[in-house]
Amino acid sequence: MTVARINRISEFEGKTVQLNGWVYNSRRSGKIGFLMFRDGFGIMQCIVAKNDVGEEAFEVFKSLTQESSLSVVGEVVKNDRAPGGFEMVVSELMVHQLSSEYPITPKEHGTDFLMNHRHLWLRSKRQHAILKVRHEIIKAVRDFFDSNDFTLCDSPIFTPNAAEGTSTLFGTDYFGNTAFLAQTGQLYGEAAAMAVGRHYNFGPTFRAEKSKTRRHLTEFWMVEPEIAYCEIDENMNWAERLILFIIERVLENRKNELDVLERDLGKLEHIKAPFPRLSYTECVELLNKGGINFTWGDDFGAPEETFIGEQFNQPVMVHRFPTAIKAFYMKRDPENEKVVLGMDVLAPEGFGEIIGGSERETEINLLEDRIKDEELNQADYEWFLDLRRYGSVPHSGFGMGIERVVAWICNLPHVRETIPFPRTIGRLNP
RNA sequence: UCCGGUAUAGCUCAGUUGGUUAGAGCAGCGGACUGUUAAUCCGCGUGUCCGUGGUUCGAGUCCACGUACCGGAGCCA
Repeated sequence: MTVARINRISEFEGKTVQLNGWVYNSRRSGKIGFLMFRDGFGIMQCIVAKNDVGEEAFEVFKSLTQESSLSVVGEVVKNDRAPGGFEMVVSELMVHQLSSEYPITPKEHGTDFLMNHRHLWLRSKRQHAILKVRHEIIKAVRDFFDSNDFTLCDSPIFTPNAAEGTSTLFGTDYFGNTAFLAQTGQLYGEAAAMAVGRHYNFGPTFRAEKSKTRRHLTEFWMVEPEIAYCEIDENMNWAERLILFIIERVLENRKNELDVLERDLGKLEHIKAPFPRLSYTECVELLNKGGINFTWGDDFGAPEETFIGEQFNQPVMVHRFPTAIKAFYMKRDPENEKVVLGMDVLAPEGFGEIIGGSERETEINLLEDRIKDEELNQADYEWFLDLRRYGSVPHSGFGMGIERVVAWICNLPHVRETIPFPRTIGRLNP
């Protein structure tokens, strides 16, 4: 018997096939049953009529509970009354396991309850759609870099040093020493870029920030390209092209999932280059003109990011931030030493920062000074300083948080639904 | 960490100025129905009212502390 998958069910119209899966929901109207059947690839309505399957099999159907596992055999037919346009007229049912008292009903539940049952919640239509979009975004990211001659070089998760200050690091015992979980792969990325020219790194990162917001996780996935012989404007070009490529791919392949999520596609279709590029100083002027009191030198908070984003309805690239609020490795602007050549990308619709990056400092003396200023241990960074001793070149890169991009593309209010098993300050389970 | 809010049935919630026996919908179980779309209709049940202490003749209701969760801030991707 041919085993079909629901996402390709139209190829099997008129044929008798088997489906392997689970009960999503079932309804009955006398001697005809409607089985919403989930196979992991999609959901399809299966018709179980007593006259077709016989008394015994109909009793089996009646005993099915939500999320029981089973296989069904039947003919695939077109029918406009069925959600999705196709349904199966069942001739045979094979139960693998009857589940009992599945906790997640088709009715409403609270966030905490659902998060406690995250391992089961993933089966629901909405969460399934998010998983598919997340996958599409990750695949787009990799395809984008792979097709532009970038080389993936994985950076370590255990690290001896801090890239961006020590207060937000998770420490673990490493044979009597402390190892920190990587909060970025960037310093290793710079080493890789000097080896392969164009590099990207993609992996989990860890931040022990005690942040309790809709935009923070303690464990999140980040893609970090690093490019040799690349200055800040070209860096922004790469970020712009990457975002456009992701949106194009998702609109091409995941419209159904975005429909399930009730995403307004117009807002995504409307995104096009060039994205507005504003210096930090120009943003401060924009904020003050807009009636938001903001002092030059402070870092943008969520309200400021939202305001700037709302002025354009496009991703906005902000560049040249005050030196004091940015990491030690960012290059000072040769035209104004109060600012560094950093750049952030703010997503529209109030989703805030999705990318942070910069042109990197190339002068070893300036780096050593900044390491001292930040009270970092220079010995930990000697290998990194070697990159400036042996063939230092202008180079740039950025980091893009996958979960924030997924939240924006799917229009989700909170990043906790963008990753299969979120880790936040208050949650380590399941 | 700070500010605000919530905690009552398996789930989502209501519960009046403090008053005697704490409710509804859904889920579950049984029944009716051959085109349902979170189906509908009939019948059946469930409680450490988050914990501890206090005020009171009397506390689910008021007060204090604790805990958990939700929303926001700071910080960041």
